Amino acid sequence: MVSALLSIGQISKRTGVSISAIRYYETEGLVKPSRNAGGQRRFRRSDIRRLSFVLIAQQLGFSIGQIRQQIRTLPDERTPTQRDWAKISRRFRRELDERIAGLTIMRDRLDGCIGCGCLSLRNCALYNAQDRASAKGPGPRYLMGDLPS
Amino acid sequence: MVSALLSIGQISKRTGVSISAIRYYETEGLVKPSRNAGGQRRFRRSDIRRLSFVLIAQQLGFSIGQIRQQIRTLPDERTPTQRDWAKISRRFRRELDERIAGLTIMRDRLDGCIGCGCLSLRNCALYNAQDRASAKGPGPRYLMGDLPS
DNA sequence: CCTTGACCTAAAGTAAGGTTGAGGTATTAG
DNA sequence: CTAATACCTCAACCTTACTTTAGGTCAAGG
Repeated sequence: MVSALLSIGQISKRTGVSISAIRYYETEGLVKPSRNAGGQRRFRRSDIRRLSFVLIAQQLGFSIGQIRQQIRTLPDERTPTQRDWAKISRRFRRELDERIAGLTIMRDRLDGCIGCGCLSLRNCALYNAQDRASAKGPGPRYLMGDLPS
Repeated sequence: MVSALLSIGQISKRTGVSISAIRYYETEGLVKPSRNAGGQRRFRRSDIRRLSFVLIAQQLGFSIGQIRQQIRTLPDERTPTQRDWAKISRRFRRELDERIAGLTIMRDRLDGCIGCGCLSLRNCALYNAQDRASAKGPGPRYLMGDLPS
């Protein structure tokens, strides 16, 4: 019988996410299925979208933690609307834009390096890439400080 | 005294790569320092460039294995020339180009999705993203087959 | 009623890319 | 010469994102 709620097996088949991964996502707070009398998970249809979102976000390179941040902005009780998802899509778009811009900068710098073959010398522009790529954390700050004699 | 060869501590300071990471990279075949009489590692100056290369490649998202593939093309005995590095830079440039192109496709698809808010519906273009993003492996192929009623 | 298949939990295992710690040796400054 | 660093190896541990295994329960068909 086809009920309004889905078992874990059914939602796994519909989303392509493995059963074990879905259980893991629950521990990570990415989905919050209810339980039936026997303790089995029951998913809403809107969870299909949630899980597809997780899949897409991962392909875009987001970590579980980052995805959780985004998903938290969804309403917990009512089924998310298109507007709810659209807001998230826009955030993603901005992220992608930044990522593309970053890679483009990298590529252009690399172009400058092809001629000189420097890649590791103190005057190579790629050295500064760290400023952009890993803004947080200490990282190798002293890369530039030491002149090879 | 400043010799032609560098200790692990010296090369760590010059490259910003931690000592433990350098040792790890040796086990992974990314650097091959010689040893002095007492068994301590001695690095050539050109290893500074090698390690910087590893750092840069990782920022570009390459795995240790992929980096090893690239580094293998360097001469083992003579110090790599600018031409040797330039060849690698060009391969990187191609990779970056592909990566940028892929993300741009993603972004354009996402644009199409913002309007409809679909993101997980069977007609969402992002579903096909998997074709490009994970060409290898089975993956969730049946994502599209099942119409939510 | 009984079997089969789907489901449950908790714990351990996996791979990548390292870091940390213990116990011991080398090198170098004074 | 001696103490303080720096270095050595090996093994264990860490994080992320899961999968696998073991041992047991639930649900549906015949």
